[in-house]
Amino acid sequence: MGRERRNGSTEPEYATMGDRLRQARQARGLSLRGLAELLGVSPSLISQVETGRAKPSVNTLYALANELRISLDVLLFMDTQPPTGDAVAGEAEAPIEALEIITPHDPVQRATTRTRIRLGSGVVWERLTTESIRNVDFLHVTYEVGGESSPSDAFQRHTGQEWGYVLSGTLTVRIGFDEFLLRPGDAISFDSATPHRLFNGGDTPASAVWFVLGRGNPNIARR
Amino acid sequence: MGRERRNGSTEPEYATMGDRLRQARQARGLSLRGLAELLGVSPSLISQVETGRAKPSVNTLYALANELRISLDVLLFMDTQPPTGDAVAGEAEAPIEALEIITPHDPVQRATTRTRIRLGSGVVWERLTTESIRNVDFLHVTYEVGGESSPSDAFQRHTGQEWGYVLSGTLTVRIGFDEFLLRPGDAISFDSATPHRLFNGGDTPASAVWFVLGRGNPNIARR
DNA sequence: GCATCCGTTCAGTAATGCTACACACCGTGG
DNA sequence: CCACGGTGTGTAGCATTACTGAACGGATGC
Repeated sequence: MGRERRNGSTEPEYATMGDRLRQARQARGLSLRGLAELLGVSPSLISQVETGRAKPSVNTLYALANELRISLDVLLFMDTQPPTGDAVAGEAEAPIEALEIITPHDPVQRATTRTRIRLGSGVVWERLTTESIRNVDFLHVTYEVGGESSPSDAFQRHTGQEWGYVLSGTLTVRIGFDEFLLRPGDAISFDSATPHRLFNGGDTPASAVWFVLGRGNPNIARR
Repeated sequence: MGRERRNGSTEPEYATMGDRLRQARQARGLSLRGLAELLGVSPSLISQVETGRAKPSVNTLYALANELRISLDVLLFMDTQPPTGDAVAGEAEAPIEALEIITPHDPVQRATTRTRIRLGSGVVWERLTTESIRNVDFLHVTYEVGGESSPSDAFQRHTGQEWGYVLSGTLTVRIGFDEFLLRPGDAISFDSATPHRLFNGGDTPASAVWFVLGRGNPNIARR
């Protein structure tokens, strides 16, 4: 007979797993029998799996995940329902919500092979990720002497938040009506919606690591 | 009887899967029988699974992955192409959603006044924000010689994503079954759900700037 | 010696993953 | 009208197998 009860939550929720499988299959435009043929199993099995009436073997589950390009982790471990697409428009000042963030396939960006762009006013951005990622800017920035993020008394203003860490030189950051002089090792974090401006008022180049999350258009509309 | 052959690689490599399971179990200091009791299965089953002689059911595989905190994707898909959905139905693969992020009132954290915690295994975290912020860890980390994020060959696994930039020294980062040696100026970014481990295998202290977004409990449940 | 821990092996069985087949439903068009 | 090709759904039953229990060989250490 069975053993003592297993502890904790040791059984995946086959019902929701089935829902996700069906969703993924339909998203690929596959019919139940079509997918069955691809995997070499019977259509009824897939129906039963998707409706939660049968638990698949590891082999078939693997084949399903492989064919539908769906992660086994999200398939089995995420026990809440999909985000239920609430159509409610967020209010203007809500910081950051509903960001889809993915990390690149190649995790390491070497110092020597960074993609670099020059911003024209003495500022150089170097991407610290191997790919360009939506919603995320992980950057190495260099401000030449006199370099500035925006002309003399114009300010940046956009969606998102940002965090910075000064590596070398000094960097002056103006946020709203406050001005800060950052030296190496100093860090800063602020909401990008408040007008800000960065410039190098020192006599040596300044470099920093910058992380911008959810950067969008200068409008404050958040999606 | 059997059907036509399944196409492609539709069967996980149970042998290497077993190796990884054993590795994960031993990293947790669990004996074969101890783990068996935790899951409510027989020791012999686990032995057979780890040696590749038996294929577990989805239930037991789920329980194993859950107990050992190991990702099913790295477990089954080895390092070929994890099925991390690329264009799957809307929600399936979005790692982080609906994070509420606020920035502290005092934007500047000076290098001299950082809040510091010592992690006990040769690792020091220094917060780069003036306040402790939900969902965001912006950190200066120091790995002393031999310092490591987790014991000998245990791995971290939690929700969220992280980005790192090495300031000085060398830092070895193991993500899944890949190992990277990061030198100053190198950067890395990865999904925290895949088991990872950081240590300083060099002979000088290593320091880095780290950004962790959406860190949560070690379960993969993402809300 | 005996006791306990470790992991391994193996035969036997209770459980179940899977299939085959039939069924209900919906369009299309001969 | 009925036939047809499509969809997904149930069910009976068999062949497969996941799992157990017990016995085994090896290290410990009391």
